[in-house]
Amino acid sequence: MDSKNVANMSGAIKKTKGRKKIEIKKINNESNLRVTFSKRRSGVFKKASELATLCGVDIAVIMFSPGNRVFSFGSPDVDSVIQRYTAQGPPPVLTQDLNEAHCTTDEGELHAQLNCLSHQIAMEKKREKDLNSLLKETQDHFWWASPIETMNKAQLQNYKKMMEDLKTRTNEKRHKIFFQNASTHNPSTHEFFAGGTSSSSNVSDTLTALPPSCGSDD
Amino acid sequence: MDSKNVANMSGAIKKTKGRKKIEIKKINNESNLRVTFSKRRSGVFKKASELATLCGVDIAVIMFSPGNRVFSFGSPDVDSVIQRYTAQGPPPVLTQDLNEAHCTTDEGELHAQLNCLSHQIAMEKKREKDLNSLLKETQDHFWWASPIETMNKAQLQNYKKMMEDLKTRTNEKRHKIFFQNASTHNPSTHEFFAGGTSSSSNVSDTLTALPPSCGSDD
DNA sequence: GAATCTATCTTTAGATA
DNA sequence: ATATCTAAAGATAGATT
Repeated sequence: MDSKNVANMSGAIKKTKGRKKIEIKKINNESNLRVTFSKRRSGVFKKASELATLCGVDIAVIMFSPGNRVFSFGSPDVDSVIQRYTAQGPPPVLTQDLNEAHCTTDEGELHAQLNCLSHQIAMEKKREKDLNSLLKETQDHFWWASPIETMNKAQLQNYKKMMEDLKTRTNEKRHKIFFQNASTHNPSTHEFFAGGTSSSSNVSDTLTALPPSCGSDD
Repeated sequence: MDSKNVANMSGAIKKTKGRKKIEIKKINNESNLRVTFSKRRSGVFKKASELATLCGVDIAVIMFSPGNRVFSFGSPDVDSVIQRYTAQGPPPVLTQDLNEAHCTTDEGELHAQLNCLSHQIAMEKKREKDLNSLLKETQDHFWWASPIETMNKAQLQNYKKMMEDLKTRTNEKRHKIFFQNASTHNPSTHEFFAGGTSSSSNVSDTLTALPPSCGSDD
């Protein structure tokens, strides 16, 4: 009654089912892309959810669809994970051994290192952004009261300078690490440096793709 | 010379390989948990990376290990995705048809709806937090100048009230939607409402786990 | 164009080195 | 613990409805 052992009543035997070996390249066919995005999006969210439950960890996944809609998953919720991420670590600027990081030629390890840098940069950027908006608000409401303005501007410029310096050193390090890594893993596996669209912070606008994994489990 | 058709030289035939059907529950065995976290973490990052490449979308994954270390993946980078997420949409508070969302009894659809709400709430919380700290700074530096203080406090209280109201309505709606959904999907599959640790915003501290997917593709 | 099916590919739990 | 192996479970590309 119900379909199951189908053999296409119409005569022709069609056995063209099953998936084709996929290659991880940008899908060009628009409708295929839509379908794939939808399917894989659920896949990622499910995996994230399972990880959260199995290991009792907090996790957030945020993505923007081709149509530029936002999709996200968070356990316990996206916002709290972002806040934890953003608040991570003490304010004082990074003083890490950028020149002595031990390159174990292991992907995970490298990603950890790279991401630690990325994370610290993110913190700096956010902090500067916060300072900026605070300053603007302050100026807005208290323009008539204002010797402080100058001082804050000086602070901001200081920050900016530190960021530029940091960016330079980070890029050098990234280059070095990635180069060393290049010979030890299959390039066709998955591209972590797919970067593009940099955000336009007025501080580090040439700092683009910085990729995965931070820290190492204890 | 190389192993392949092994049959355990020592006599006993051991064929205990392959995986067991997993159930998505918190792993108690510490070392198993570690291994699983590590394996699945890579899995999630890989899936995210593939999705980013295949569909050309921006995506960020942030998680905290059992040992409380942060791991993340971002394309093009975590920070820019977070910024986009945080900046999403116009400030004016949500005026959606919370009472008319069409419940297709489909998981994905429900998650999308739920997460839209979650997202909007997150934005509100962030905005209020920003206002709070700005106010604090302002008061700090301009305590001597201050008729504005009162006004801002009033605004904040207004926000707070709106948030409380929103929270109530959202919880009701969530309950309703989830209840309708409960009869149509296997409960043992994966728990999206694994919530706990709410972030301690002074506004909505009983709003805990709000889960996956926001918006719908265009 | 979304839901379902299924053959095939991919991930991974458990074992083992 | 770290790495590899294996078989079974799970994800999914393409077809079909």
